[in-house]
Amino acid sequence: MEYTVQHLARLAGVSTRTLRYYDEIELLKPARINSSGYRIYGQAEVDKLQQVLFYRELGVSLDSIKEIVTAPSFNGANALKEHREQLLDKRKQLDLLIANVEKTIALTEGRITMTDKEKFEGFKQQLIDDNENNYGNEIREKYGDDTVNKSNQKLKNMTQEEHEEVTRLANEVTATLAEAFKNGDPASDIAQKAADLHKQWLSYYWSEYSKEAHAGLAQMYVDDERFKAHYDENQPGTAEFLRDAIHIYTGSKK
Amino acid sequence: MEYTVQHLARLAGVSTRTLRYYDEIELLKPARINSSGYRIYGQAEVDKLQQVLFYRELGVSLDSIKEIVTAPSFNGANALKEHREQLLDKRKQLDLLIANVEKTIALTEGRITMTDKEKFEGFKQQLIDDNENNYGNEIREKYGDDTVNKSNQKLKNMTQEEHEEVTRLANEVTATLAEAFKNGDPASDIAQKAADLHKQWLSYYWSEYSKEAHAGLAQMYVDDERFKAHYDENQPGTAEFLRDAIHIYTGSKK
DNA sequence: AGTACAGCTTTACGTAGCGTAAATGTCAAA
DNA sequence: TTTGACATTTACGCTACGTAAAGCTGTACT
Repeated sequence: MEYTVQHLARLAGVSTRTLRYYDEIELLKPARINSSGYRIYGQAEVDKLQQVLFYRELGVSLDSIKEIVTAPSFNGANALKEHREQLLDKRKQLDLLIANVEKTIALTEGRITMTDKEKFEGFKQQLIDDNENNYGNEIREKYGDDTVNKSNQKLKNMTQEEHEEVTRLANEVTATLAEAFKNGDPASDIAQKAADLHKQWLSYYWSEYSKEAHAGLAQMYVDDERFKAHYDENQPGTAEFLRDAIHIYTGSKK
Repeated sequence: MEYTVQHLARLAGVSTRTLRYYDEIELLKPARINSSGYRIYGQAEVDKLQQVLFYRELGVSLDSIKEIVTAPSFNGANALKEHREQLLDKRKQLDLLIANVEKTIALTEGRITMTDKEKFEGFKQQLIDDNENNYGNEIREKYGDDTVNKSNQKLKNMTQEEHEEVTRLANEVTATLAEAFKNGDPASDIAQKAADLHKQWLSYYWSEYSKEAHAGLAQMYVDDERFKAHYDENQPGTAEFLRDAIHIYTGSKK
């Protein structure tokens, strides 16, 4: 079956503009362009569009959808879990807003006269609170919010077995790393095995693994005192060692 | 006290860009511009900015804020109540989204293999449902969504006394209108009194009264069968009569 | 006086996801 | 052949600003 924009649009219940837009942003390209310049979609495109719309219905951004439906290595379930966290955050904020609005309505209805100054005072306090809630941002700004963000909020969503496996992996990383540190060569087999274990461990937290992000995280272990302290706990220098091993593992220039 | 952009921005905790933007959209203009073209704000502007930011914190759009803080006739409490309804709607949708996302996560985790087709089926159903939920839109499209929208959802938020008053007014409108209809002149004093009562009644539902909207609503009473049936219940022709009276009252060309 | 630097100005592009023209080419039916 | 339905690309509009860029003003220091 082949479809023109209009046909596909009607079939899927979207506008033709939407299909052209998806073409433009390379989310969904037509199978071919005919001699008149018309977009022609085939069965594969229909199926892909179904997927796209499915995720769109869940409120996922088109950018994320692109990753989900195009990158085969992408962990869709993890992406959805992240998305859920975002939605829950949104709802929390909404609830706060609603509470504030209702408070205000109650105030005006109760004829409690509140001067603008007073309003502003409360509002300023709120602003300050907001700022303080954002306090954790410095690190995020430094290493890209995703790096920190994604990992932090993931733990809660693991199943029992996943949690056990991830704990086991973490211990194995530590043990292997300590062993590798003894010979002092980050390029050694055992050090590389530690890097590989570290990658496996990471994969439980990240929805998409990339060498760049892995290498960046390794550098962060050295730069951030708290992480550094954790890895250096038994042997000072371990954080740097791990970084070097990971950088070799990921093929980063040293 | 006089402030430059920077000073006011720091005082209120916003960016200078924000202040320039508010100037641009005529939400908050500086008190004056000095000889060098600098924006100079005075005490009145500080106070107004406080109000603006207050409503902004509640998630009100700048457009609505403009109406609230500039139009003295504007009913701020009603506006807030509308806003609350919107927020509650948003939360409902969010909850639906979250439920769907969780369902999907559960499915993928439970290893229940769901073909894309099947996913799409459910999704299509959802689309249809959504469309059906939007069924009431024809009238809204015809008369501007606000006209219908705002009035429908307002009842729930009235206090006991407000409800009584609004019921009394509605009855008075009906009685006065019936009386006026007897002499058949929509320009007569009594017909104009009916129009005025109708306006008072309306004011309980609308956050901002305008002659145009009032006249439009009157026309709608004639065009929409349900409304027409309601007004014509005892005397056919009453809907048209009311429309004419209101059009004269609001000064619309006949 | 010269200069550095902070602070002000306007202009304008970018953001997400399309809606909505406008101007113009293509195809099948009457 | 004309009409009307459908296709194309280009481009502005929407929200609430962030973020340069390019240039003028005001104050302090040498």
